[in-house]
Amino acid sequence: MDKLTDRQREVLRFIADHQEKRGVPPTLEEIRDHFHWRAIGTVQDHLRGLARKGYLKRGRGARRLEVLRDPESVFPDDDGTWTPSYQERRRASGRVSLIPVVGEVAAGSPILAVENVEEEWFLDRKLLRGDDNFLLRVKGESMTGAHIRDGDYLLIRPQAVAENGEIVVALAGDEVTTKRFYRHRDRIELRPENPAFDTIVYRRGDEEVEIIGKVVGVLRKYR
Amino acid sequence: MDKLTDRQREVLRFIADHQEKRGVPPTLEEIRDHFHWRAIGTVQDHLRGLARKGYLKRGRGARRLEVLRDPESVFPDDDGTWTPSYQERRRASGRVSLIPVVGEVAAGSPILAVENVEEEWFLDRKLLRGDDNFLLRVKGESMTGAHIRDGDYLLIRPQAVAENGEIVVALAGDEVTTKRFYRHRDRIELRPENPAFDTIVYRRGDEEVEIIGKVVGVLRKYR
DNA sequence: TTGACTACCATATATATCTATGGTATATTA
DNA sequence: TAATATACCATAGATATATATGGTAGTCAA
Repeated sequence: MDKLTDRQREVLRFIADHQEKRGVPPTLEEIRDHFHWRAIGTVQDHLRGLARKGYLKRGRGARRLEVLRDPESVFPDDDGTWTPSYQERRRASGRVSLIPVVGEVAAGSPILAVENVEEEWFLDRKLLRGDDNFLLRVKGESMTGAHIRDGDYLLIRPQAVAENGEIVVALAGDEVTTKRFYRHRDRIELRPENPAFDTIVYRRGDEEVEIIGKVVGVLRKYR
Repeated sequence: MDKLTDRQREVLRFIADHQEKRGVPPTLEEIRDHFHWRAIGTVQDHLRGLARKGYLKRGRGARRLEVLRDPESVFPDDDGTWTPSYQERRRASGRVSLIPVVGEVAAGSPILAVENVEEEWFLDRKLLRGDDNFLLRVKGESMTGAHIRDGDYLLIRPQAVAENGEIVVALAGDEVTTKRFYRHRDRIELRPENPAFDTIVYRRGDEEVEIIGKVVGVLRKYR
């Protein structure tokens, strides 16, 4: 069982992540682009290396990569499978829900949210509030004061109203952002939790502000 | 939300199963062969139908099919409850694990960890790393600089070693704490991420420091 | 009876994707 | 010092895969 080089490990990591997130392995071109290489041959070299060392299985045709062993993620069984007992299966059903990650939300300057299901997470229902919860990936640093980091996943409960001080996801025009919500008589404020960013203020007559939902949870994954 | 024909349902079913079993969506040829058709155009017809009715998303390139809605997976019933289908249960099992919350961990002055299972959470296995992960509830404010708050749940991967800078859960004497880990030639440092707390330094001859595990995730629930 | 949809077949063509080959430069090991 | 492996670049060409187009036949509703 040969050791991997750093670069090979990175490539394997990318393939495993891509498989996990998008549901399909990447093409060679996608790997090349991810690492900002110019030559497809570079990808071939790495794949050959990974296959030779027994970490990757290749097939012919498009997207025919299979991660055999992932140095960073260990599976329960030797063969990479996991066989849940009947009991375990029964316990799981009814206690988890499949929650979609519908895109990114800006914690910083508002960006367009990409509203399509990128991946799905099973979440314990204890974490959920009400129906139709969904997840958004945080992009940006404006809510670090509330301990929400770039890359965190926010669990959102859809609702059109919010209390002052609650953290919400809001739509202004067609831009989505997450901020702390404050409503005054004459205006609505969306306050970041980072002195480097400005509060966004909306007054009557300005463009519409729509609250998409309230942040009811945070998920973070360290690499 | 248009109804599917029987044939369309079968095709969608095949695509979903293929994705689940092989990890990749099928090619049009594979779909054709599965149904013993001779013409690839037949597959195209069905894919068009499924896409038009909103059950399937297509991309350009090979194996770019994504099942959006699976008619066999059940959504909340009228009474608000949720009856998972056999399919959904199958998908869930194997994708979640039951993770125990084994007590509290100090992010502040070390306190005794109460090592008994208080509750259990189902977590998506994408969140886990390796075996025997467990959860600890954070007590204290010393890791707020790393955006870990009082009341958060830490997902721990048991391991006895750690890299410099990683956030770990460590046992010193019989007190458990979470800190950033640094090993130097002559000493081990457990650094908080809050200027109000002091770094804990262990030298040779001092009492033992044992790393219980590494923090691989964070879960937070707002009330 | 016309139109719209389904469910097939058949073939040509475009393009996405992978393979093959050969090059450079730099480490590491024998 | 030669041999080997890594880590990249560049390009030609093969092949896997998808799209476009145009058939036939059956069903169903207007």
